[in-house]
Amino acid sequence: MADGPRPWVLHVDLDEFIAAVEVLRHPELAGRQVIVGGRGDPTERAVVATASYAARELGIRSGMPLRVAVRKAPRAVLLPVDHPAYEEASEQVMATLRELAVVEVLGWDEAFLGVSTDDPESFALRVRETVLAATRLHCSVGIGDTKVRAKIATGFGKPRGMFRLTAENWFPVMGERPVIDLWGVGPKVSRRLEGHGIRTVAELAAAPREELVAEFGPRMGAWYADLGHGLGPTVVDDSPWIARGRSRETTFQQNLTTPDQVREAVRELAERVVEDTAAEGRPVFRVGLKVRYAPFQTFLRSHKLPAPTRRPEDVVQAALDLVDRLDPEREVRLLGVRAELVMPEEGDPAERTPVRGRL
DNA sequence: TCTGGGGTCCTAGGACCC
DNA sequence: TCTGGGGTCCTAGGACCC
Repeated sequence: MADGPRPWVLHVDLDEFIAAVEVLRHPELAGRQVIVGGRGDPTERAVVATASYAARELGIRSGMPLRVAVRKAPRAVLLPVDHPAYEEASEQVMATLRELAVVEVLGWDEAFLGVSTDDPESFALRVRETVLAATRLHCSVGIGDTKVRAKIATGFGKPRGMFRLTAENWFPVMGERPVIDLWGVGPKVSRRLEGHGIRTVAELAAAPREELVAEFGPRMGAWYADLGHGLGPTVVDDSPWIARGRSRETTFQQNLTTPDQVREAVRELAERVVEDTAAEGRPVFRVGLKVRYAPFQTFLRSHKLPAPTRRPEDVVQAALDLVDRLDPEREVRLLGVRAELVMPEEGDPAERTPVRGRL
């Protein structure tokens, strides 16, 4: 048989990306505890964006409140988030990867690569060396026969390594692990699965598909059933990503207490969304308002516009209309305004381009 | 300890129509 | 008078990811 080289999915993930970019411009920080988050002020409401491995040894994790992180790591260097710097580094990385393979960008610091080769480990090594040479950044590579397996494999390769996860070793490696280790299973779904006696990946794989569909609906149920086996999409798609919507949100250092404060804040956010979206020239067809009341309860309200609009004042007005649906008695700690943009929906929705953040 | 800001997609259920 | 079964559109809300 004249089989060609086998197709593989590689998942590339930069090691401690944000912290690593900061160390590149501040070489004296190499090896030190570095925490990046917010405006770099531990007294403000903000969370950790990334911590260096040295800081992670003390238990610092992404998403942890800054003031907690600083308490745990009093000697850590605290830096403000600098989005443009990370975007620039990210583009360099992605451009480097595109010279090697088909690239589907998943986020600032990770991407799928589609390659055909008889020796994926050698290819992965070359990816790591090429990225390091071009950007001075280290990465880890997961090798898989599906996207899910490649993505999960990366975790076993970190840092500065690689791991292969395929149909052959899926159950030996993953079978006894809790379902929450799967990409796309979080705390809520994990708890619901437990209600069906499903705790491990092997148990999920053995569960009747109809039971999962009955619990989670036709799409999610089928998705989880496949997930237990490490099955899922295999095609790496390099078509450019088109945002479905844009949003701007802010957490207030002091909660808002009056309706006027809320209206003013919503107006400001709506104007920012419009401003940042105007250049794209796409009409807005739906406007949403996200509110987090104190202490910590989030609500979303949204409505469809009578007609898609490109007029900034329509978007601002639509956002202000939503304010009337909020509870005036409660203190507001976060507000967000989202503009959803008309998408070119072509053909069968099931055939649509996968988007980043989801398989 | 007290939880950012940017996204995506899915499901349930009400309203309305035939 | 009380009522089916199916479809579409819309909103609310949930969940997850980086």
